This record gives sequence, structure tokens and C-alpha cells, in this order.
Amino acid sequence: MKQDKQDRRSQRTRHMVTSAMLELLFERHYDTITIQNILDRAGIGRSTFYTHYFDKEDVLTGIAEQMLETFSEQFSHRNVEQGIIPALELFQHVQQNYQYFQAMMRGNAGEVLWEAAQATLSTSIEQTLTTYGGKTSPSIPWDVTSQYLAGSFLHLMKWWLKAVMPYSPAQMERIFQQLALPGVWGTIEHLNN
Amino acid sequence: MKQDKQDRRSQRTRHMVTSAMLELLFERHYDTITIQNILDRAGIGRSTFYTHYFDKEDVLTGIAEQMLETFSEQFSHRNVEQGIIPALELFQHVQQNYQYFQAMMRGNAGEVLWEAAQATLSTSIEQTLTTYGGKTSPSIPWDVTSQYLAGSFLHLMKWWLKAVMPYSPAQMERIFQQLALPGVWGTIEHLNN
Amino acid sequence: MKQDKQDRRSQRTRHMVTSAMLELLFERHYDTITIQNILDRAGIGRSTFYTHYFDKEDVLTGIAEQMLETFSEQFSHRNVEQGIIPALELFQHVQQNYQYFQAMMRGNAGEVLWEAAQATLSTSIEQTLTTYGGKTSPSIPWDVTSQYLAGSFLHLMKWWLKAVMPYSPAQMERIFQQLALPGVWGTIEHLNN
Amino acid sequence: MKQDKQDRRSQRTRHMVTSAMLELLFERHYDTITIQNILDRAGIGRSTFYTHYFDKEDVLTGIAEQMLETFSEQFSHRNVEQGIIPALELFQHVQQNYQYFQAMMRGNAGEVLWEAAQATLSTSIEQTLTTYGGKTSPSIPWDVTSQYLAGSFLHLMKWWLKAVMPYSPAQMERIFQQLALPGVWGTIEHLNN
DNA sequence: TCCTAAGCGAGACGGTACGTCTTGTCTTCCA
DNA sequence: TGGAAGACAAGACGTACCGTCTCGCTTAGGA
Repeated sequence: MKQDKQDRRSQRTRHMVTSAMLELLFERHYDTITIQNILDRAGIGRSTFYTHYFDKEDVLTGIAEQMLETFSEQFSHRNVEQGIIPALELFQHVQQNYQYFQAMMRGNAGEVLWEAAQATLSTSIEQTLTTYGGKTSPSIPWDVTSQYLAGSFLHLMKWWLKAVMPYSPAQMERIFQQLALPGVWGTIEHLNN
Repeated sequence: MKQDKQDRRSQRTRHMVTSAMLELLFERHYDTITIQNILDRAGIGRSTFYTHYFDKEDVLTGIAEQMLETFSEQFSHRNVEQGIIPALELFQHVQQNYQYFQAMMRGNAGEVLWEAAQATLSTSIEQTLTTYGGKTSPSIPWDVTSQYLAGSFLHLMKWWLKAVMPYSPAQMERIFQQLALPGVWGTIEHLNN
Repeated sequence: MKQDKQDRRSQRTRHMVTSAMLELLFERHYDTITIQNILDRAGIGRSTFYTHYFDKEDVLTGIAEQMLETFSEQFSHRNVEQGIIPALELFQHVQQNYQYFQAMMRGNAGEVLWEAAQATLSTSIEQTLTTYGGKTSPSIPWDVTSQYLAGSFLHLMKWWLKAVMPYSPAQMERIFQQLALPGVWGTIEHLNN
Repeated sequence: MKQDKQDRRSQRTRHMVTSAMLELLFERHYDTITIQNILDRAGIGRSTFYTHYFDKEDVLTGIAEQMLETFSEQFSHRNVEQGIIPALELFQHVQQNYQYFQAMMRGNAGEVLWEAAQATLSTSIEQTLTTYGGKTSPSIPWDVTSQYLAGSFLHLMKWWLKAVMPYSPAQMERIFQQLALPGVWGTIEHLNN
């Protein structure tokens, strides 16, 4: 197939761009990276870049999406006994890929990732809450609770990364459980009463 | 005094730049605003701008600092009975100055504001917790709790603004109290036991 | 050849810049011409300009060099019977390209041209004098005589242009022969005696 | 008189500006000297400068005029036996004030001086020629001869300065007499025949 | 085996924002 | 009241990127 050749070539190009971007992110601030830097590092031409990407942020989005696939899988393959958020698994996953997340933190690069994560996470939580939450309407709307939970979790995660992970994933999970969840249980029990 | 004259002039210039920036932020995305746009709107010269500001973001920082003064005052003039965070007052204040906060939300402009707010808020909370929190060390370090509380509050605030304030400040305060605070009380009571 | 393509493009750009500069020189004073004016007139981008030229004066130098090629050719293709300076031909040439020389006169633009002409002319004269001048050293060093002759000729030319050519090229040649050359013949005959 | 005080002050300011400009001209190229440099060196304010001068070139013109006064005096106080041009005296004068002329040579600063000198010189020569030249009209109009003589003399002077005065004023005068004057005598004798 | 169309590198180009620099005007204060 | 101090509007400068483009080279599939 003709398409195969093109795909193979395209994938090679995209891979080299992605690698170059990550390398550069390890070294310095996202905002100081120019497209020319990426071209030089990836050894590709300017027109080739614009064939595959819309702009510099597009590269970032691609990387962020790839990184978020793990988040999504954690949600689809788990049962509800693990809790509303598979916090432990996520802290562990981030710790294992620390260098990538650390790189994405610098500059405004992280915003893309965090906002995507926020969207994915809050949607998943809302689905879980709606499904298992109870029959009557809660004292606080599910979408507010979801936003709160996702935001709190990610904020804790960001703080943990920025502080160079002073606690273990298990400790972080305990902290999250103690701080963020009681309020949520409260609204649900309040319902059941 | 000679300094007076310069101050008066400087203040005038800074005020015109600030106004121009805010006007422009009402109209469009921060990233699309050029320094030339600001100069034209403010009716000042290029060199004058660079006498007063380092770059475009510096203007934003100035505005953010000004907006945060209210936050700081809320903290210094209150007693602890109002709670760890004067949530109601802050929601009300933001609602009253909705247009400003709305403008700062767009683009990456908000980041500057939110990060400054996060720093101010978490520091204040930590001081309060340390003072009134108890004699022995808590089950969760005060700095983590402070980060969590400040982050949760600001995240809720951001969501509220982005959703064009679907609830009243009073409702938002109740939501915040129910969701975010139980976890904090838990760690403190745990201490006292 | 790859070089061909670049050459073709480069030549086009340089030609458009040159034309734009000349057009502008027809209209107004060199010092009042900004680079942006040239860019607008030539329809090129700022960076393109700086790829090809160092600054505004560089454009002028290029034009001057091109104009001086005729001077140089007049010298290489003539025999010594035409005299030390092919005065008639040069006056005629300048008259035919009056508009260009007129444009170059205004502002400080002309200096570049005249100084280049002075250098070319005096060097050529010195070579001629050295070759045909005689065996023993002259009463006045050849380099001084060359400087004097080139300067006198060009000064006469400048005056003629500035006065909008009140005499014919033939008349100017006669004037130059009568005024400037007798002194030179004197030093040579002095030698031969 | 009140006017006196102002004049004294004005003169003081103008003197300080002139000195500052000359000092700066000794050090570097005219084009690289900014008005601010002059202000700092002269220890005066910006508005004061613009009270006394139109622009930077105006300062130069003032200096040039002052330097040319000697030229003019050489002409008014001499008799015709010294020749059409008091060449020896001028070469001597320039040598004595070498540092000033050297400073004025650099950059485009000299142009102002040379053009003023050209005008003064050619006018004086034309007057002399008209007065003593003869009764009938010459083979070459006096104004052309004047332009030629003044130009030749000044060009020789410029060359001499640029070459750091390789000959004595006396030698330069002899060179000038031998090279430039025979042509002029020719036209006059031609007349007398 | 040759042909041909696509992907690609190289980089020129028009465009535009930037931060710096200088100019000439204007305002304020001081002696 | 004139001059020093210097803020200011104006705008040119040279640099840096961006996104578009044109150009040949390569290369792999179909003729």
C-alpha cells in the first residue's frame, strides 16, 4: 500500500519532532524554545514541520495526549472499590515518569497538560458519582464536586512535583484521602440520611 | 520636592498603561495584544513604556498586585472566627469586580494572578494554622494542608468565574465549607484526641 | 544547479531594492529615506533586506559600484592617445545618465560615489603616468599629481552637474584640458629636459 | 545692562558646547556623537542646547565659521603680489592648527567645513580674477576658473591632511603653483595676446 | 529497468513584534 | 526669569521568529 509508506515516513517525522521537543524541554524553558531549535534538533526541514503540526503548541498537545492515555486507562480498567480516583496508581505513574512531567512543568507548557488532565479527570469523576452516588439529588451538584475533586487532586500533584516529591506515592494518597475526600463523603452521607 | 513631580508624572503614565491594558484585555486575548497596541491606546511613547515596565507581563503583574491588595486586607483585618479563609467576602469581592477578573482570565494572563494569589493565600493560611492549630505536630504537615486549601479554594473560584457565576457568593461559600474544610477539621481533631 | 536558483532570487531582490532606492533618491533627500521606505517600495520584508545588505549605505555603495563600472571600462578599453583621462567620454556618459548622477548628488549620498570615483580615477592615472611618464623621477611625485588630476576633474564634474550642465561635454573637456593639464605637462617636460 | 548678563551667559553656554564638541571630535567619529554626549560633556541641559542651536550640525557650522575667519582675513589683508591664492599662508595655518582640522576631517563633519571653504575661496578668487584679470572676456569664464582653482587647492589640502602632512607647507605651495596655476596663466596670457 | 509522484531538507522570503536608541518638545523646579 | 534636569512622544533601527513558499534531491511503487 502506498499509504503505508507515507504513514511510516510520517510517523518517523512525528517521532523525531516529539523527541526533539522533549529533549529541549529537559534542557530549558518552553517559551525559549523556537521552532528552528526543534528543526535543528530533529534534523528536519521547516516545511516538513508545518506539514505535520499547526504550530509549536500542537507538538505539546500531542505529547500531552500521549501522556494522558495512561490516566484514561487507569479509569477504564479499574473497579469502584479503588475509590473515586485511583490516586495511588496515578501518583506512582507520575513518579515513574518523573522526568517527563518535570519537563512539562516548566514554562507555560504544563498548562496544556494540566487542563487536559483536569477535563479528563473531572468528566470521569462525574460519571462515577452519577452512577454510584445515590438516587436523589445531592446537596451539592455532582459537576461542582467533580471539579473540586479533580482540581484538588491535580493541585496536590503539581505541588508534589514542584517540591521534587518529598513524600512517597502512598503517603500522598493518604494525604489526599484525608484532606479532600471527607467533604465528598459528607455530601453523600447527608443524602443517605 | 522634586521627587513629587516625577512621582506625579510617573503615576499618570503607569495609570494610563494600566487602563489601556485592561481595556485591551476586555476586548481580546492577552497573547494577541502587542506593546504597540498598549502604546497607541495609552497615548504614550515606546521609550516611556520601557522606562516604567520591563515587558508586557510586567504590566500584568502590576495589575495583579493591585488586585491582590484586597485579598491581603481581608486577611489582616479579620478575626479567626470568620474561618481559615474569609471565603464569603472573597467571593463577594470577586463578583463585584467581575469584569476585571473575567478579563484577567483570558489567555495566559490569569496565570500571573492566580499564582500570586496562590502564594499569598497559602502563606496566610499556613500562618493561621500554625497559630491556632494546636501544640503538637499534625498528622499532615501544615504546608501541605495550606497548599491544598488555597488550591481548592482558588480552583473553585476559577471554575465559578469560567461558568459565569451560576451560584451566589453565599452558596459558593457553603459549597466550599462542605467540600474542602471537613478534611482539614479531621486532621486537627485527630490531633486534639 | 542549486546556486542558480539562489542567485536568481537574490538578484531579483537586490534589483528591486536598488530600483526602490533610486526611485526614492529621485524624490527626496537621502537622509530622509528610511529602510522601511525602501522595504515598502521594493515590496520586500525587513529580514530579507538585512540578508542582502548591511545597512542603508550598503545599498548606495552597490549602486555606486555599478555606476563606476563604466568609468573603469573607459580606462581599460582606451589607448593613451586619448589622454591621461578620457574626459570627453566621461562627460558624455554622465550627461546621458544625468538623472542617476543628479539623484546621487543630493544628501550625503554622493560622497560614497565621489570617493569611490576618486580612488578609481587616481589609481588609473597613477598607473598611466608611471608607465608613460618617463624614466627618471619627476619633480612632483606621481601620486600627488594623480590625486590632483583626479580631484580637479571630479570637482569640475560636480560643479557642472550642480549647475545643471551649462556647457556641452566637448566644452567641458576643453576647459579641463586648458586648466588642469598644463601643470602636468610642465612637470613631465621639466623631466625630459 | 541686563542684556549684557544674558549675552555673557549665552556666550558661556555656546563656548562650552563648542569645546565639548571639539573634544568629542578628537576622540571619535562625528556620526557616533549624540546630542546627549554633548550635553553630558558640556554639563548643560537639553533645553538649553536647543535654545542656542538648531541641531547637531549647527554646532559644527559654528565651529567651521570660526575656523574660516582666518581664511577670510588672509584674503582681505593681502595684496595681489602674493598670488591669486595665499597658498603658503594657508598651508602654514592649517599645519599650526592641525589637530582641529584633523578632527573635522573624520566622519561627514568635514563636508560642512570644506563646502564653506569652497564657497569662500571661490568667491574671493573670482573677485580677484575679475579685478586684475584683464579687460576682455577670457577664453574660460571666471566663475569656472574660480571653481577649478578653489577645488584643486582644497582637494590638495585635504589629501595633504589625510596623508598626515608628508611635505612642508613650502613644498605644498610649490606643488600647487606648478600643477594648478599654469592652466590659469594660459587662459590669461591667451587673453593678452 | 525506467518513470513518476510524494515526502523531504534547505532556506529565501514577507511580515511583524521586539527592545534599544536618539531626537526635539515640553514641563517643572531652582538660583 | 533663564537654565538644568529629565520625562516624554515619536519613530527608526537591527534582531529574532514565524508561517509560506519555492526549489531540487531522494525514494519507492507501478509501468
